[in-house]
Amino acid sequence: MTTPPRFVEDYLLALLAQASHAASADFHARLKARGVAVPVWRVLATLHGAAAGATVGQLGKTCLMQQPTMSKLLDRMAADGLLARTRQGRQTRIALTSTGAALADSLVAEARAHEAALLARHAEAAPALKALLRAIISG
Amino acid sequence: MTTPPRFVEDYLLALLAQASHAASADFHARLKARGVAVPVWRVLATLHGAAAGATVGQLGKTCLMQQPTMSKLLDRMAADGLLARTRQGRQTRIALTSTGAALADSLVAEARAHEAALLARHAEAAPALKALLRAIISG
DNA sequence: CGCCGACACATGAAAAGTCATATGTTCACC
DNA sequence: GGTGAACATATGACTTTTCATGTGTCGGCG
Repeated sequence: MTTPPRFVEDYLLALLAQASHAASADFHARLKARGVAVPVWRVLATLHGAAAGATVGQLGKTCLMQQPTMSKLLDRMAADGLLARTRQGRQTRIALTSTGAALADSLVAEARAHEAALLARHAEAAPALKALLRAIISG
Repeated sequence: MTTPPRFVEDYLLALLAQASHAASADFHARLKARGVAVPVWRVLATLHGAAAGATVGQLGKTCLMQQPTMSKLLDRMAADGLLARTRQGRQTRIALTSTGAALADSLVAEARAHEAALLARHAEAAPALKALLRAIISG
């Protein structure tokens, strides 16, 4: 008799979380090797190529962090010289410094290479997967 | 002219993380309404229907938490009467108390209902999606 | 104009997570 | 059987996140 499938092994939200975690694991290891924390990387990636910068709120949403967490992360990144704040009315615009932009460029290149390798291992299904993930994200 | 696609908007790892986050959002809200933190839920879900319990290490892996984090989470859950530890040689076996099992049952039922609704919205693609996620998880 | 509610962000105290390491256990090998 | 390496978990110092709330700004409306 086969063991009945345990709930957690077929639960969609668990599969999503585990897939996300597993897929990111080795890239995250490379980040750590370079001394870059995951939240820092997310901000850099989000700001990469965003000429006009972004607001704290926008960064929070796309990086999946709460607003106070983001504020404090930005404190540290500013202290490290990666970005600068500019108050604009009631919102704060965040822009990378040249140091931050250089780091972002370098990491984005590495991420792209890593992604390409991952996609190659699921070549047929990849476009459909991305589309499906987008659908889920859109609700 | 269309804006060039920003890196982060087409990056697979970001899509996975965002999809996972978005898909979980309203269930997590229900957990919060019941006063249950997400890591607590994950442990309950993992232990649900695991007659023999699990070890700290196993829980850490399936719940995507590091071992010291798990140890301390288990401290709190034990203090709340949700589970009990039993040292077995060099490992510690974790089993739900009846209180914990009742809570787990209730939450798992709610999670199944929530998942069913989500799957219904992506009926055709769901099996393929799960298969793909499993492939990613397996590396 | 002046006021009030909504908004965007910052901050302080408390909780949770992380990193390094300590403790206790098993296993292989001599 | 004793010793040392690998394992499984626990714990302590420190960092990050969270929750609640504070501060400053815009918007509409009397």
